[in-house]
Order: sequence, then C-alpha cells, then structure tokens
Amino acid sequence: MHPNLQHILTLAHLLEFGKGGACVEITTTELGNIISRSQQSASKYLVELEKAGLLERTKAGQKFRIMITDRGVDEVLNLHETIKGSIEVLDRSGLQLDGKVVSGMGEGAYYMSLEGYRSQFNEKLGYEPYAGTLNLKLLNQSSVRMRSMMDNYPSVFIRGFTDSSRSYGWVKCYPAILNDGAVDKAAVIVLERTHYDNSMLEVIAPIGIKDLLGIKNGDFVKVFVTMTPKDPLLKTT
Amino acid sequence: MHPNLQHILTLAHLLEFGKGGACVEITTTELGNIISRSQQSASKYLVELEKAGLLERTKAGQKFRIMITDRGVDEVLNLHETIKGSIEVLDRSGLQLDGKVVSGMGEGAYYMSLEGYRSQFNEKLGYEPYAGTLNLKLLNQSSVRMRSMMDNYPSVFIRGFTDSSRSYGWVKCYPAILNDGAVDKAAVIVLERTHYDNSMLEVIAPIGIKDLLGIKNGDFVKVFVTMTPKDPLLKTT
DNA sequence: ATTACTAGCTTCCGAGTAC
DNA sequence: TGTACTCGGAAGCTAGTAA
Repeated sequence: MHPNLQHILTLAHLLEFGKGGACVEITTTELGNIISRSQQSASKYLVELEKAGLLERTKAGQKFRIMITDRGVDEVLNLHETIKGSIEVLDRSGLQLDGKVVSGMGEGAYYMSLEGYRSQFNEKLGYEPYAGTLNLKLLNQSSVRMRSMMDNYPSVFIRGFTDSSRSYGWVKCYPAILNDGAVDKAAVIVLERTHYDNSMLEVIAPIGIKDLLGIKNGDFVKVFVTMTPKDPLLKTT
Repeated sequence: MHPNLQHILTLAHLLEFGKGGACVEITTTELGNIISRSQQSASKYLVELEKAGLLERTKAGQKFRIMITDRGVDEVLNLHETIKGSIEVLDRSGLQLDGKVVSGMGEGAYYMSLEGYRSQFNEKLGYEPYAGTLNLKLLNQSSVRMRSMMDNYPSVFIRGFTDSSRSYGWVKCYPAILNDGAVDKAAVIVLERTHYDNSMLEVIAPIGIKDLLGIKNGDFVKVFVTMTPKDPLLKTT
C-alpha cells in the first residue's frame, strides 16, 4: 500500500485540524467533509495511512484518537518542500507588478511627511520621499498574486511612533524600480493601517514620479521589486 | 474534466523545470520521468491541463512549447497555501528539537570569544556567551526537520568581520530555552562557515550550560526555539 | 525523433449496509 | 451515534502502436 498525494494531503488536513497538537480527534464524516470525499473514503484513507505507518490510532469511545507519526509529518513537509521549490523559482526572477495610475495620493503623502517617519526614511532608505505617493491599481491577477507574495519578502521596516495626539503604525518598504529603471530609487510601501485592498499599490520615491515619467492618471506603470527573499543578511532584529 | 492533485503537482514541476520563465520546452517523456509516470500519462496530463485552461501549448517543431497560464500558477500557489497553512500550525506551537550532548566544543567556543562577535552579542542578545558551546546531536528525524525549518525563522543576525589575518563569517542566533526553561536565555547558533551537518546543533548561553543543568556527554537536552516567523517586526534591514 | 489514441488492467470512489 | 466492509461504476495508468 503506497500512499499517494491524496493521502498526504489528508495528513496535512489532519495536522491543521489538530492545530499541530500531539493527537487529533475527528470522525470519518468530518474528515470526509474536509477533504471533499465521502465518509467511506475518509475511513479508507485512515486505514491505509495507518498501514503505511504515517499515523497511529487508538480507540477513544466510539471515535478514534489519531496521532500522526514523525514519518507522517515528514511526508507532509516533503510535499511542501517540493511545491515550495517550484514556487521559489518565481521568486528568483523577481516580483513584477503592472499597475495603472489612479488618484488618491492625499493620505499617504501626508503621513510620509511626518517627522517620526522622515528621519527613518533618511536613515534606512537613504532619502526622503517626495511629498506625494504614486497610487497604482494592479492590472492583472498575476500582479495581485505577486502583491500577496510580497508579504513574505524582506522589507525595510519603518517603526510606528506616537505623538501627543495619536499613534502611527509601521510601514514596510519594498525597494523597487519603475518602468525598467526610468525610476531606480523607488519603494512600494505597505502601511500597517491601510484601507486599501491587495489590488492597490502605493509607491514612494525621492522625486515626483509622475513628473519624472511624464505620466498621468490612467497610464501604465511597471514595478519591479528588487529585494529577493534569498539573502539571509536581511533578516535581523 | 476537473484537474486533480496530480495535475497541479505536474504543473508545479513544469514551473520548476522552466525555471519560472514564461514558457517551458519539455517532451512528454522527460515530463513522465519527472512526475514518475509513463510518457503516455504525461501526455494525457498535458492535454487535460490544457483543456482545463491551466496551460497553453504551441507546436515548436516536433515538441510543444508550454506556457502556464495565470490560472495555472494560481492553482499551484493555492495548493502551496493549503499545505503551508497546515504546517504553520507546527510553527505556532514552536520548534522543539531533541538532542544528545556530544563533545566538540573547541571550535565554536573560540570563535564566540572574538571581540568582533562579542560586542554584537552584547548589543543584540544582551549577553556574552559563556566560553564554551553546547553541541547536540539531534535524536530523531522530526528534530532534523525542525532544524531545517529554522532556516526560515527570524534570527538575530551577527555580522561577520575581518581582522588583520582573516575574515570571519556571519552567525545567526535563534533564541531558545532548554529543558522546559531550566535555561531560559540560550540561543541556537548557525555559522556561515560550519562543517556540521543538519543533524547537529550548537547552543550558546550566558552561563555554562553543562554545569547549570548538571549534564554530561550522552545526556538528553530539549531545545525550544522561541521566536516564531509570525512577527513582521523581526524583518528589517 | 515526437505526441497521443486504444485496450485492458488496476485503483479509486461512494452507496448500501453490517457491526 | 460511530467505523469499515462489499461491490459496481468511474477514473487512472501503462503497453502497444498509429501518425
């Protein structure tokens, strides 16, 4: 009995269901729902996984108490590594996002000019952002996907601060170039307290981007995030 | 025709094979080898994936040129997220490693005492390591797994330096507690230039760990890495 | 050399049902 | 309530082979 992909994915769901604890209590009906199979199939999976030594079961009343073995966890981690490997290849080519210029520069621009942020920008990015951010609406789902992946990328971290009246959240900066280098010292910023969704991008630079590129609302901009998650030097406290 | 897990995994392998580029050139025989199926099955997979809109093919001589669509990449990323979700649950409960004390404290101890490192330890960890590291041999494959996962964890980064005679590599420190808190200010260290394999662990602490715990070679030690990858504050430059 | 169809065997899936 | 067996139909896999 050789476990196949579905078996390993079932194992992964069991791990998740058990919140990583030592053992899981779940009925075959529940499991069937989770993996989108019948109760009967779920039952069969459990029997087969047990035979393969990837989990152990002990009767607990009518139910079973399931313990995933080390080998079981290994199988899940292996599968994860395989898929991760294929995705990291996307990382290495860098994140590229296509967007359309939209208005809405009021808010970001104001925040970026606050002294509590400006000194940190100077120190960590080497420049002060121009008083006005570039707001982009991402154009395709590939870009939105890249945007999501950015969360796991290394960033230049700008701490939040508190003044007499209120507190301000952190800002993560992802150094980037625009339009193949036409602007080479820009950064995508992600605010702790933002109201935008993942299909929007906010970009800063030391100069006025719109003027420099000669663009206006509705024009296309190509953003290329330059830091990759491969460099261990970027992770420190 | 609904693609199943094997289809998505095939897609992942195609991504990897194509090194993330826009298109892949691969024969069905090659693909069959990669996914451990026959040439015929590989061919069928490609036909089905195309029908499902997850890739497109154009004839290039006898071969095909394969382009994975956005939806195709999405499917791979989705699968990745699912599995990631199930193992992040392991993360949240923290990394726990079981090891056995072995000798071999010479090298690490010497390096850790160098001024170029010591000042950074003081600044970033808040203590100077005791002159002697604890070397552990990991006891089970689960621990070795955890050891590998550590690479993706946030760490306290100690820069390398150069003195008159040679240069010294960086050190990554992963704060940890030993034996359920018997030692609560320790750190697993990973050296840029190490000769150990992944089944070994090197631990520092402000005091002599062996004396404090009253342990000797061959005794068991439980290591619990306390930082989790969830905290965005840890990623800065 | 390729891709991909067909035939036949194997495995998977779920309804029914025993316990 | 539970788990898990049988069994018929569906889907998957490969060898042979056409193109």
